[in-house]
Amino acid sequence: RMDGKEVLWLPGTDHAGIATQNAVEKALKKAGEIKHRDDLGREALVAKIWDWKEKYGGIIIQQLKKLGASCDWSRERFTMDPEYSRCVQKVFVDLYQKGLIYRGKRMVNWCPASLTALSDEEVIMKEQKGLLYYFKVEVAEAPGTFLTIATTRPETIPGDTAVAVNPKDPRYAALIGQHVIRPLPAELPREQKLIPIVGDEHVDFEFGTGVLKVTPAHDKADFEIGARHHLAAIEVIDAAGRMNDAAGADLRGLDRFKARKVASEKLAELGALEKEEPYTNNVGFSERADVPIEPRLSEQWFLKYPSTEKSQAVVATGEMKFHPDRWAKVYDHWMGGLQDWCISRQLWWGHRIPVWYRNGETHCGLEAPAGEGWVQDPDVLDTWFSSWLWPFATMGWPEQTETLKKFYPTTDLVTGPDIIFFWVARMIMAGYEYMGEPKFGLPNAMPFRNVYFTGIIRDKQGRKMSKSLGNSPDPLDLIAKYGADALRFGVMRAAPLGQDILFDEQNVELGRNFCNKLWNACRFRQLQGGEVQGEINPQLLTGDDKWILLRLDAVIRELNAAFAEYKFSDATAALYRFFWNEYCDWYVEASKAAFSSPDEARKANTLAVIDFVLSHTLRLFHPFLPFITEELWHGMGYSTDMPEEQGGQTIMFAPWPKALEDDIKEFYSLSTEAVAFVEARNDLIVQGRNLRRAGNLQAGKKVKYVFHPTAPIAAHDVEVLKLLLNAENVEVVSAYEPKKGTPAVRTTLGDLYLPLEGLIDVEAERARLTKEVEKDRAEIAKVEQKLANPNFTQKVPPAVLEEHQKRLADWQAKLAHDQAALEALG
RNA sequence: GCGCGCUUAGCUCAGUGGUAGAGCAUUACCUUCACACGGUAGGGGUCGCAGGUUCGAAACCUGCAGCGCGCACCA
Repeated sequence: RMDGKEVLWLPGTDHAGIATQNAVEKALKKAGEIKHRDDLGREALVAKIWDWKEKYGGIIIQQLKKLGASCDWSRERFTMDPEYSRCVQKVFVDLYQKGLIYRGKRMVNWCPASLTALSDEEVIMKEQKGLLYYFKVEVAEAPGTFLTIATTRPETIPGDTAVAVNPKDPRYAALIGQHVIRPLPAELPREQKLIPIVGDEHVDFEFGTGVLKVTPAHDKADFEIGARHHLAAIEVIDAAGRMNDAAGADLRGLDRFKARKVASEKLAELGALEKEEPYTNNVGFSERADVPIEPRLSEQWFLKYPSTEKSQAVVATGEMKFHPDRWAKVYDHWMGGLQDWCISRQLWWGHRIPVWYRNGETHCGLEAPAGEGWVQDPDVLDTWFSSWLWPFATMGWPEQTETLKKFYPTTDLVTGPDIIFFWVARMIMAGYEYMGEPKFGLPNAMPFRNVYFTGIIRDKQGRKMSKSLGNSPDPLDLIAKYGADALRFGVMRAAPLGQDILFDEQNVELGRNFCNKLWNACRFRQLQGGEVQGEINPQLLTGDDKWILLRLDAVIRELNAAFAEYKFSDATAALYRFFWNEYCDWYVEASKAAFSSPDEARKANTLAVIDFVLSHTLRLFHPFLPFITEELWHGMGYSTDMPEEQGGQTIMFAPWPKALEDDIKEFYSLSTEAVAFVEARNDLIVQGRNLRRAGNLQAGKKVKYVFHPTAPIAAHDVEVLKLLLNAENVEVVSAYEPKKGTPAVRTTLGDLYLPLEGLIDVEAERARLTKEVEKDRAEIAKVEQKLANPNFTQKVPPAVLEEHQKRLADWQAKLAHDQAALEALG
C-alpha cells in the first residue's frame, strides 16, 4: 500500500513472478473482472499486468526514487531473463534426451477455484467440520448381503472402481474377488454398476467399517491402490471443481461441495444411506488461494533426479559441510527416499516447457520444429527447476567463462533450512550433472563447499514472521528508530548457530546501546587530542597497555575461531565483551591515570596504544557494524595513512586484523606475567570498592584508602588505584595497625584498608562477613570432599589435581582473613 | 506413523566431562569532565524427571514427561 492506494509490486522473474501472477489474479477477482484464472489466459494476463504498471507504476517509481533506488521499467526487463531461460530449456532438453523426463498421470493437489469466494460449504470445510457418511452396497454374487462403507466424500461414488478390504480381515476376506453394486450414478444399468472387491493391505481394520471405497481419480491413496490392482480411473470432478457427465444425471454440473449434499440425499432416497456422523476433516487448504485442495488425477511432467548417488555421498562423507551439521541427517534421509519430481505447473508465469505437439507427434527441443501446426505445451516449469541451476547458469554456462571458472564451486551457500529439499539438494544434483570435472577441470563438481543454515526469526509467540499475520516488524522502522548497525548487531548477537530466534526489539536496543558506547569511546580518544599515534614505544608500556594488547590478541583469535565454525553469535559476544567489559570498563578508565599525569611521553604512548586498539577494533567490528565503523574509521583519521586499496578509501578494504605474532609479543614484552599483576590489581580494586558497603557509603563519595603492599608498587599504579577506587587518596604504607573494626581486604598484592573513623555500620559489616565466612566454608568443604576421595586424587589428571589444591588454599586463606576481620569487629 | 529439535536465572538464550554464564528485567547507590543508550556493587538457578556410565555429569548413555518443527497419512 502506498499513498493509501493498493498497488502492485511488479517484479521481474521466477519466484517473484509467481507472486505477481497470484497478486494480479487476486486483485482482478476482487475487482470482479474475472472469476477464475482460466477466464484470463496467458497473453491477457501479461497485458493486464502491463496495464496496471501504466496505471500504478508511477507511484512505485516515485517511492523507489525516494529510497534512492534506480528502476528500470523497460519491457525487456519485465520478462524472464532470456539467457537464463535458455539454460533452463537446454537442461530440460538434455534430461529429456537422457530419458529422465517423462510424462505421467499422477495425483496432484489441485486448486479448483482459486479465485472464487468461499462457499458456505467451503467454510465448513475450512473449519474441518465434516460428516462421515455410512452407506451400504449389495454384494452382487450374494443378493441380500450388504457391505457398509464410511466416506466423507459421497460425491465421488460415481468415480469408484472398486471397494477394498484388508485381506487379513476375517469379516471380509472371503468376499475378495466378488463384486458390489455401486449405487451412483443411479441411472446406469446394473452391469455397469458392478465393481470388484479387492484385497489391499493399505485398508485399516479399525477405521470406519473396514471397507474402503476406491476412487483412483480423486484420491492419492486410492490412486495407488488402483495402480496395484489395475483399476480404471474415472474422473467425475473437472478442473473447475464441478461434477462432470460421468458423475451422472443427479450430480452433473454441480459444485463439488453442493454435489456432496445431493449425493447423500440420493443415497437416502435409494435407501442406501445408513447414518451420518460428525467428523473432523483434515483437508489441505491452498495457502495462496485459501480454498480446499482437490486431489486430482492429472497429466504432468516428471523428472527422475540425476546424479543422486554422488549428491548423497558428498554430504554423508563430510566433503561438503552443513552448518549446523544436524541438517546433513535431514538431507540424507530425504535423499534416501527420493520420489520423482513433478516439474510442470499450470501457471501463466514461468519458463515454458520446450515441448511441441502436432497430431499426436511430440517434439522436445529449443525451438519449435519446422512446419505448420506445432503447438507448445501450455505448462510452465516449477520455479525450482530454474533455481536449481543458479550456481552456474548465472555465470555464462555452458560456455567456460572466466567468471564461471573463478566462482564455481563457491565456498559458502547461506540459506534457510526450510528449502534444503527445494533448493539445496537440487543445486547439488544439478551441479554434479552439469558441472562435472572432465569438462571444466574442476577439483570437484559440487556447487559449494559449505552450506550455512540461518535460523528463522519468529515473533515473541514463536510464530513465523508472515505477511498475513502481520507480525513482522518493518526493518525500515527499526532502522529509523535504532540504526541499521544496531539491527544487524542485535539480531546476529541473539541468533546462535542453527537455532530459530524469537524476535525481540530489546536485542536491537542492545545493538543501539553498543553503537553508542563505541561512538563515545572513540570520542574519548579524540578529546585527548593529538594526531594519530603510529609508534608504540615498548619501553613506556604500562601493565594496563600490555594487558589490553593481549586481550586484543585474544579476541582476534576468538573471532577467527568463531568464524571458522560459523558461530556468528559467539563472534558478536566476544566483541561485545572485549570492547565493553575489557577495553571501556578497565583500560579506558585506567588510561585516565596517564592522561592526568604530566608525563607527556607516557600520554603519547597511551594514545598510540589506544589508536592501535581502536583501529583494530573498528576493523573487527566492521562486518557487524558496517556504517558506524566506516564513519569512525575516517573520523578518527585511521584511513589517512593507509594506501587507497588497503583502507585509505574505505574500511572495507582495510586488512583483517591478525592475531599478534610471537615476535611482536616479545618486542612489547607481552608475557602472561606482565598481565598477572594487572589482573591482581583489578581484583584488588573490585574488593576495595566492595569495602564501601561496610560504611554504607554513597558511590560518589570520595574516601581515603590505606594500602599495605606485599611488594613495591609503582606510583602510576597507585594513581590507577586511586582513580578506579574513586578515592580521595590511597596512602601506601610499609606497616599499618588498623583500628579495631576497620574494613579490610587481603589480596595477593597486599592489604587494603578503608579507615572509616567510626562511620562503619558494624552490624551490616558483621552480617556481610558472616555470609562470606559461610560461603568460604561451603567452598572449602566442596573441594575438601573431592580431595579426600582417593579415587579422585589417583585418577584425575595432575593439572586438575593441582588446580583443586590451589583452590582449596585460596579459599582457606580467604576464610582466615574473613574470620580475622569478623573478630576485629569486636 | 517416520525423522529432527528443545527443556539452564523472572524473560530470551549461550554453555559437549573439572568452581553455573550473558543480555534484558530487578535492588541499592551515583548525574564523577567518553557515554544515564551510562557507572559501581548486589540479589536471583536442586541446569524438565528417573535411572546409568565416571573419581567427577548441566554436558555422555537409557527411559519418561512436556513443548515445537518437518515429512507421510488422514475412507
